[in-house]
Amino acid sequence: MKPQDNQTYQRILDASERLFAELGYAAVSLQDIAQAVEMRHASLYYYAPKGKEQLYIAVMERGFKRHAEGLMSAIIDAGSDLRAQVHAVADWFVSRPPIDLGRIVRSDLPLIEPQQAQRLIELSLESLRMPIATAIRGAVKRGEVQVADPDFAAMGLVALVQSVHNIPRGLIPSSGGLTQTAHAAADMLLDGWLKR
Amino acid sequence: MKPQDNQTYQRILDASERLFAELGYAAVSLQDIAQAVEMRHASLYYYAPKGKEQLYIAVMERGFKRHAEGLMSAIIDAGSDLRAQVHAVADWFVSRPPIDLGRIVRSDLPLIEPQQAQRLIELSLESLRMPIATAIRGAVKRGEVQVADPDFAAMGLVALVQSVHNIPRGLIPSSGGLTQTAHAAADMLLDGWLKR
DNA sequence: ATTATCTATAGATCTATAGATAATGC
DNA sequence: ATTATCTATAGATCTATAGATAATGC
Repeated sequence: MKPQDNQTYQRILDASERLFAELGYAAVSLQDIAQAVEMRHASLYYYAPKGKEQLYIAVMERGFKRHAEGLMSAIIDAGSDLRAQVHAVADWFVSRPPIDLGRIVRSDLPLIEPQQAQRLIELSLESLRMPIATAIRGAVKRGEVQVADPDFAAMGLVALVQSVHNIPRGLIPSSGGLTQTAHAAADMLLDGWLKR
Repeated sequence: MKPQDNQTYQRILDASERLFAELGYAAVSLQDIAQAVEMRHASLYYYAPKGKEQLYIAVMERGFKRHAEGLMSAIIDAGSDLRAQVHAVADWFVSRPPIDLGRIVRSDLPLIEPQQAQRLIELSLESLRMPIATAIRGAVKRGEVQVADPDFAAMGLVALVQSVHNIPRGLIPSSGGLTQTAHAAADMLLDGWLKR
């Protein structure tokens, strides 16, 4: 059995995921990860012989795949109304740590092997953009909305909804909190600023 | 005369700005900065005795202030139509390196002194949000748009417009390029997805 | 005398590897 | 015999400081 099937490996990935998400690739050391799982950092090489980069790639892959599944089932469960669907998308993104696409693309990925970076970019599009773009295309077909480029619109929604994670704690209305705020962001994109 | 008034100091700040913006605080070493300005890294301490953190703070301050000025004058020059104003905002943000608020807030700032971090957060709101929110409030007053929370909407616009920087090179339509794409993002927020 | 740079170096920390050791499975 | 950990350590790199040196200004 490969060490990567092990339960300890999942714990390592969990800790790495949390740290990488919070601090970015460069700021996380193997010592940090080892400390989080109460190991010596050298032992991490047993699970990831190629070191930090291998852990980062594994974490991102697992994370993106989770997002793909989570988004798809959230959208399906939301029914066939686009507003309900984008609210479900908003709920999904506030329920988990933000994925900071800007930092990933411009800070983290330049530090790893270019070929792997490219693969992760593609995976991110497939995982985040595709499920949402599909929902938008459905609504366009139903005549519910008018969206020139559903792929582009999908990434816009992701950016907008996740931007609520950047709001300083104190400025989030205590009533409803992050969820309501994220819904408001999604609604803003659906309805637009212009008077109707 | 303080060394910080010097012209060399500005070159150091320019290089630091570029590197910090691209890679984030943690990934940039004083050696990188020194190399960029063709100096020994030890000489940087002459200009910034407190080292990397001091440079980062100086860079961010200068950057935010530039954004405040740039945004305000771009908005004024755009006239009194909100669409023209948000296009001007979009132009401003594509014309310069993205500021990655997510990375700044969650990756960079946790690594510096909390008090300084807090100050930079406030400066960012004042510099980025305020000019745009003011424009939105103007349009609301004129009856042009219907926006519940202009502060919130302003940060949404910033996030949405800047998200075009995350689009992989290949996926940006060559006609018009980034500018047209950013305008499309801004229009999406103005008009909304719903049919009119 | 001041200003702006440099060399040299201490001390910390990081990645990565080698090889020892203990527990478990056959 | 395999699996999962550990200790020890090499080698790189990073921040920061001390003190030398050269150029410039009085």
